[in-house]
Amino acid sequence: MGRRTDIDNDDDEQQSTSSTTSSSSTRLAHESQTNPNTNSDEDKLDNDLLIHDTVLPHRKRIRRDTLLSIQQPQHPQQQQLYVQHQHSEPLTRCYKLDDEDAHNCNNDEAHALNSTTISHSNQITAAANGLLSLSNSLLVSNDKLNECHLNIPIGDGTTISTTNGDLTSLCCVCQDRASGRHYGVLSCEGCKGFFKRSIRKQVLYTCLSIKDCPINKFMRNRCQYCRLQKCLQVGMRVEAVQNERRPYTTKHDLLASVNHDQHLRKSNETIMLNSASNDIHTYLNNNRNDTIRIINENKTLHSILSSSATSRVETPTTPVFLSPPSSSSSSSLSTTTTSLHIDCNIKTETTNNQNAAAISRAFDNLAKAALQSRSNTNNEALSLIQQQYLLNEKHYWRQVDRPLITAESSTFTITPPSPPSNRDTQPSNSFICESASRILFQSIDWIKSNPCFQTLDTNIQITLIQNNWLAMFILSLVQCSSIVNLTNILSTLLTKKADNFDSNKYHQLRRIQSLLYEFDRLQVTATEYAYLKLISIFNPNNSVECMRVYDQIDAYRILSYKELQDYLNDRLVSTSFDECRIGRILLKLSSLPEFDTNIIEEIFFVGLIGSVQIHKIIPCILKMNVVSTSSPTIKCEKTDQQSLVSSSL
Amino acid sequence: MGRRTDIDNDDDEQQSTSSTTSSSSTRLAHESQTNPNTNSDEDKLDNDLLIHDTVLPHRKRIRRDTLLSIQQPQHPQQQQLYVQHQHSEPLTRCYKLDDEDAHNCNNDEAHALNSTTISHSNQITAAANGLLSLSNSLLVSNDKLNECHLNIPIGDGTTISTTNGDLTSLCCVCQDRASGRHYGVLSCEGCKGFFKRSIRKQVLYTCLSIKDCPINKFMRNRCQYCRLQKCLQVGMRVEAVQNERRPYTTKHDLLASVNHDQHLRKSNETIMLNSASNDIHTYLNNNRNDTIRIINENKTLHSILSSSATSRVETPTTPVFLSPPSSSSSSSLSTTTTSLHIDCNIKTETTNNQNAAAISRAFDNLAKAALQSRSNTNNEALSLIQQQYLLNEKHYWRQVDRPLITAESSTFTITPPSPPSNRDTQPSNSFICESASRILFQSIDWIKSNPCFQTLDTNIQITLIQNNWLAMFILSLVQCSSIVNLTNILSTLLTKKADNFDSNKYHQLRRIQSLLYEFDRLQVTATEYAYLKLISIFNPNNSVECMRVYDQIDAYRILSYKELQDYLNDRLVSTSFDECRIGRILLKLSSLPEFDTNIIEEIFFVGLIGSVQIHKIIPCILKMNVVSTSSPTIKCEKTDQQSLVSSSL
DNA sequence: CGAGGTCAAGGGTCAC
DNA sequence: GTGACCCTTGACCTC
Ligand SMILES: [Zn+2]
Ligand SMILES: [Zn+2]
Ligand SMILES: [Zn+2]
Ligand SMILES: [Zn+2]
Repeated sequence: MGRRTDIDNDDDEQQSTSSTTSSSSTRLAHESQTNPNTNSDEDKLDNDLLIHDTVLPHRKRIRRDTLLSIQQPQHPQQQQLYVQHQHSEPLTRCYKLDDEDAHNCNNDEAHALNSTTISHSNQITAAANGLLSLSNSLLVSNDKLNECHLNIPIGDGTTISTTNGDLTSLCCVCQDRASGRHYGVLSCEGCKGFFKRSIRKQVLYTCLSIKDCPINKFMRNRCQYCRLQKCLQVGMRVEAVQNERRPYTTKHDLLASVNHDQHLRKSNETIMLNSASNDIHTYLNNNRNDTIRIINENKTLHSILSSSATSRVETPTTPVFLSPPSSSSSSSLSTTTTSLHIDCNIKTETTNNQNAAAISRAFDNLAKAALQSRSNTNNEALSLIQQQYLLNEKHYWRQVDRPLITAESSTFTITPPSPPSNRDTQPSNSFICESASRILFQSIDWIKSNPCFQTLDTNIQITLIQNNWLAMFILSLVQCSSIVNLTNILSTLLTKKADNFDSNKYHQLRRIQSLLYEFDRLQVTATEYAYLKLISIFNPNNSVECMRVYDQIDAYRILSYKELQDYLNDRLVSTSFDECRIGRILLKLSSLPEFDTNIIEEIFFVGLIGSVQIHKIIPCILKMNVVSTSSPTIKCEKTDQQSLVSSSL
Repeated sequence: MGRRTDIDNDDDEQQSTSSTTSSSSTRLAHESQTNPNTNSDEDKLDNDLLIHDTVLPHRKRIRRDTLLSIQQPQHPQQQQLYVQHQHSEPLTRCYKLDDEDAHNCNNDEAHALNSTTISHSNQITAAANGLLSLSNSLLVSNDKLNECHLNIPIGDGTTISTTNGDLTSLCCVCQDRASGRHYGVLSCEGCKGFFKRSIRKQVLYTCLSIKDCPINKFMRNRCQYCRLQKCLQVGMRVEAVQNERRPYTTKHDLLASVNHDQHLRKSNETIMLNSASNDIHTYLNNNRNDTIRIINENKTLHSILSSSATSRVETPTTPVFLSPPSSSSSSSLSTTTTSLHIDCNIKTETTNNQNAAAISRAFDNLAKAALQSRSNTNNEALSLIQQQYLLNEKHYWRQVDRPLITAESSTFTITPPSPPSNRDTQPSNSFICESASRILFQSIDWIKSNPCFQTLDTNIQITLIQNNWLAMFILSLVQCSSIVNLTNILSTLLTKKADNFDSNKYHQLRRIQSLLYEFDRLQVTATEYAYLKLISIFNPNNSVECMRVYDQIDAYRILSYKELQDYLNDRLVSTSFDECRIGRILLKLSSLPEFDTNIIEEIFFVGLIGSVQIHKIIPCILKMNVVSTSSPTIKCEKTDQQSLVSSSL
């Protein structure tokens, strides 16, 4: 209840914690005149000064030296000093702002300066400019006010006192009356709630203008994008937003508990769906550009914007994620998206030379911008660019069911071909090819049935598998080494190859051998294999088609990594407290690109499906019916698939 | 302002009278030394569950590592015990229920058993089985540890118990750091407050799920019902919650009313005690029955424990990490203690904090780990192999100076060739080649001067560079992108290549562009680049020559990884608490093998050193004099080297 | 040490 | 979706 007094007196009665009613009134009284709790308050102050100085933001910068330096004999002055100190922020003390009129501005200023300090004064949007100039002017006036203090007794103005007490604090985002510090920033209830909702739901906003919409008490709701941007600019901390206080639900189920909840969730989902399927790239690019723009100076900003605008005009096939179609509203979204899709399809079919050039230019611009932003931030605080990046990532994370790998989906096995491999007999060539094919098909089926993978468009799925099937296949091969007796296979192949020595084949086989040894030694579990495969498949590089969903795929990749990390953290006991295991395992991945598609195809697949390039049959495989990954009938189905594929080629 | 003024007045009076109370002066002094540089960021960590304990500098409680290191010299035996407790807390609990040393473990166990007993989830069996098998696997060590306890007289019981209470204890409800015993159970401040509020207000909570919500540090606020259930399960005593007291009075007005107050409070308490045990609603009573049974009836507890003890004896599996005995320890300790001691040394030899945190985290999640260990029942075998592997690795780690990367060695820069790259002019071909060459030579010089790298034989060094120079070069190239204006170079090259379209070259350049963008976006630091280069170079694969030192190179690679991990852990604040950063960065490495040596050579090196394969000139470069990596004369030396090389070929 | 209390800053709700 | 309003949490403190 005491807390309430800080904000609004009328709030006090709401407290169900009740305590003694006398206490509330007592406290109210003490607030207004001379508190009976003076002692405890003093103590609190002391403690704040000393220990959790850092925890209580609004008092945090009261340091001993500061106190000493500003201690003055005059009482009114001290009063001022106290107020100032209590409310002023880090930078304030440097200026010795003893002004109560300005102390809220001090707060604002402090935040503005803080954030600009972090990003090195370069995040100068129009709004930030306003803040800065405001604070600059306040700096000047602070001195004057300070003088005024000496001359003018402060207690006179009622405005001042009210202002000072609680009401002067203005929201750093919209200049509305602040209700306290929220997420690290003095802010109003509205901005607090808005920020929380934005972060929680990971909704991606779009600015209908040019991302410099003014944010104030009256216009703050005109543009969510710019409002969120402002929130981040003034330093609201994403990580301060906690989880929903609701039982964990794997995804969007179980919300039936509350009707209201369901309603909320439903609308949320539709929003997410919209943004997810239509608008992401657009937003992302806006966002990215925007971030850069914020961090860079105006000059850079203009050049970047103009250059990207130019390139957009020049090349209508510019990858979507770089084109800033800021005019997209919910109604115009569909059109944009449609054209984008068409664009994509065309891209796939025709030569991508032009597109590629555009992409290069895009990267060029991006890198240029990022570079400059980096050189501008000489300290290592990544702040805004990183935060936005992480935000985007989390948005994508929200779209998928967690965990990516469950107990069932982690299992991976095949039924070996009929002549069960024997440790003593040399496997026949057909056995090898048959096994390899089953492993490959099973792998593709496995990834195909992964819910996260399924969130991607079909053509993206195809592209991802086409580009990364080899890594997944190698992983599955090693994983199934005991089933197919891979050791035996490898030595057989190696002796065979040794006859007509093919250096390339030899090295590829040796690499597999080496991998097998390493994975065996690490005793990689099924879950780890599963995550490794996910990471391998969610490779955003190497394909023009994937560019427009680059960030999404990258987010999935990192999410797979993160879940693997969590999984390993939970299994520390089982891994002899090997903190480096994730590194060990991950670094094995880096040798997977060393495998050569053609050679592996020749070694493992020529015998069965002929000299057909695997990536060409990927679409066929994907179009087939999904078969249960754990079904014992996989074998037959696989065989069917294989014959199907073989016949279709 | 009015009330603030009053407060300020009081406060200032106290301050200006130079701290009438001794406590304030003490605090001031304390603050000045304890809190020299807290910043606003850290304050927020407070609320951040993840970082919470480790980062906060201002907490009063002494951390376990601190105390541990302090105690180490004075009480070696205690330290042993303590370490043992720290590392095997949940295992020990089964035995020393009445042991003061183990009282926290006791609670842990109670909690674990209770939850398995009471939870209606179908996971019960799995959980129980997992726990049981886990404890079975660790049984032998438990016995031995138990003996240790019995054998070693603990004269300084208070110290130990204190130590245990403050250091090793986890909240029995949520596994957060406990602040002491509250309502009869070792618990954290949060659970303490929650229990108190719940009992006081006698509110009825409802579970929105099925009353089996997991309660841990991160999810404890998701379901109040389940949290209270857990509190009662672990034995928090409802009757220990007293009635509300009146707010603390000030020092000034208390004298007159002290006696009266105390009298009142006393009577209130007795009344409330009675009502507390009577008034609790049905739910609480039901649960309290459970609680009482489990906590108070020693018979039940003992039977549970003895049953688990029996099964323990049946399984002789010795966990590996406790097995390696050695002869180096104080003779007064039992053998078991000795081996334990050694084990602990191994575990904590590198970074105490890291390992301690990881280990406690591991034990935090013990139950979860056991749950998730699914089909991996052969974890003991894994431990054996792993342990040997890790031991071997650590052997290599000891041979090198740590850290691998220092502040100086992390710096990497080149002097760009004479026509300083301009952002507007196209770089000439010679400029490009010259820049690339300098970057390559500088990189080789850099790795050559790395102490860890130097521990390898020269021919191994040569082989490593020959096999992995490309990755290192690409990394350096991206790192120096701003110096040589790589963006410009790439766009120039891309336009040039576009004329006579070479798909391969094009894709390689595109990959570089993409990498540049990604690294810039990640704002990779010099230190991170340095470690990435080390990891790239210490690649044990791909060469027969390296096979005989495979493990050593692999150990170096993992060591580089580990130090990078540590580095990033220290920089969590600067990376927006991005826990996945190591993954992000590491996964970039996996695209480096995609670069083709021949193409990169053709793009970047043909112009200057002709069509000579880089790996052939590596030995020449390595044989040259080591030049200072940060010398401004590098350019000349490089040029010399280059001409030397060119002429020698 | 373990009861108590405090209150900034999290959370959620629900008219609008 | 917004935000005024209220409840809850938990680190820090006193007794
Ligand atoms: Zn606001
Ligand atoms: Zn806007
Ligand atoms: Zn707790
Ligand atoms: Zn629940």
